[in-house]
Amino acid sequence: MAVSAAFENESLSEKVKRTIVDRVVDGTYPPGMRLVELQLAKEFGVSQAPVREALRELSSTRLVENIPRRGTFVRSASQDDLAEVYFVRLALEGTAAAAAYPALHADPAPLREALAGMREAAATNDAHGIAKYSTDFHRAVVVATGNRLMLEIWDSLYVEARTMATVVRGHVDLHAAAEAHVPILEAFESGTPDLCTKLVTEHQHEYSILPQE
Amino acid sequence: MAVSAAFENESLSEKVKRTIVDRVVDGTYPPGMRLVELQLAKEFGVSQAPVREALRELSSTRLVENIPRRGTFVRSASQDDLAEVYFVRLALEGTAAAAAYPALHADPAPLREALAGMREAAATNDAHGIAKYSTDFHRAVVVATGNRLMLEIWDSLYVEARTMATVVRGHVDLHAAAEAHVPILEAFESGTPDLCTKLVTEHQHEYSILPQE
DNA sequence: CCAAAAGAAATTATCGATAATCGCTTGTGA
DNA sequence: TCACAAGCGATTATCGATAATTTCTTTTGG
Repeated sequence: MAVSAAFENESLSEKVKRTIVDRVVDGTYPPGMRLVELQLAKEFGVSQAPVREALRELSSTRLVENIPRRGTFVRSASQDDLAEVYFVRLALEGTAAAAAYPALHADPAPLREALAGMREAAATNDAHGIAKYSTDFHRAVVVATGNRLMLEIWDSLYVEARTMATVVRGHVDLHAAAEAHVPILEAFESGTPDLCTKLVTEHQHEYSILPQE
Repeated sequence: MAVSAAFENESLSEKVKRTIVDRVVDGTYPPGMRLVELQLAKEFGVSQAPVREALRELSSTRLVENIPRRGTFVRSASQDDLAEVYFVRLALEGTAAAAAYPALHADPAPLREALAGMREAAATNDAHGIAKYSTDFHRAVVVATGNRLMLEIWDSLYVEARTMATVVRGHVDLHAAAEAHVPILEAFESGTPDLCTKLVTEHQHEYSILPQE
């Protein structure tokens, strides 16, 4: 068998999609690699159609790049690309923070839980865990705005995958990464909307230069 | 013949896509309408594949909604949806404005040209023209950041189509709409980055409540 | 007369095959 | 030797047909 089998009643193209995402994230399909539709189809034991559909969808989320009549390639997350992602995150999360203030001020549980997760992960030196919970933390801010469109766009940035790559490869101090979120949580608990925007923006900025070290 | 014939060497699915966009925007396919793949294929004189591909792509840009195994429907641009779009524009353009300042301060030509276009359109009572050039104006700010990712996301918001719908249907004063952009242009010419952000944000906010009248 | 079930019609998802196009290799003439 | 064109293999784009599912209609039993 080829594609992962979980989620029985999802469509073939969705299974294929998940499989491709996994392989791009774990490096099986390295950046720049050409993904040939019929080749993947054969590999997964399906026809061209679902593979093509999966690739097109991943193209719209920018995990791969599709060039008409030429092919599909795994996006190489170049330094420039990463910088662009961070800048968009800065725009989205910064604006989201102020809008999310009322909801998160009333109930900061999502942030607290994510922070707890990060601390536990840091304690066990679990880089993947840090990536996951850090993503949860930032995502929670966007979720709290109630803006589904913004959340969709934010999700399409593949923050978790990128964070994972950064944390796993990089020499990031896990404890420091976790604690860096504390001021943001405190701002939501006892600060102002503007302060939240400011801290989120600064936090983002810090990380945006981290990978260049 | 069915699909528009311009752009000779674009793919069938792209032609189909443009045709569907046009018909959604001009109301031929009203909100909520179900778009049946084989039906459209017959109408356009193509097979199911390019239609399906076009619909999937439009789904990723939220112009239509795809429900697995159930079909594709024209999104009803509800008040909530529009508000979400405006909020995201606010986030993107507001942040973009400050980053675009150096480039547009050095050369504000794109903004000036768009403004000139708007004025001419207003003079001839051309609502479509206003929509187009207003879009150009705001897009120029995002372009000037040099961030391709942000531009892609901005484009996916279908600002022009929405502006068109608002202006054409609504009772918008075209002259006022054009002149509303002057302070922004002036801020880029002789103001500060922060002022640009402020004005763009306010401008956005004004428009965000316009459609509710 | 109504609710659930069976059957029919419509539509999406997938397949296998073919047409159109691209990039590379090979051959040609200056 | 090199620019360029023809030919070739690989791959994407599109087609027409079929399988799988959903939705609509009709039937059945209470």
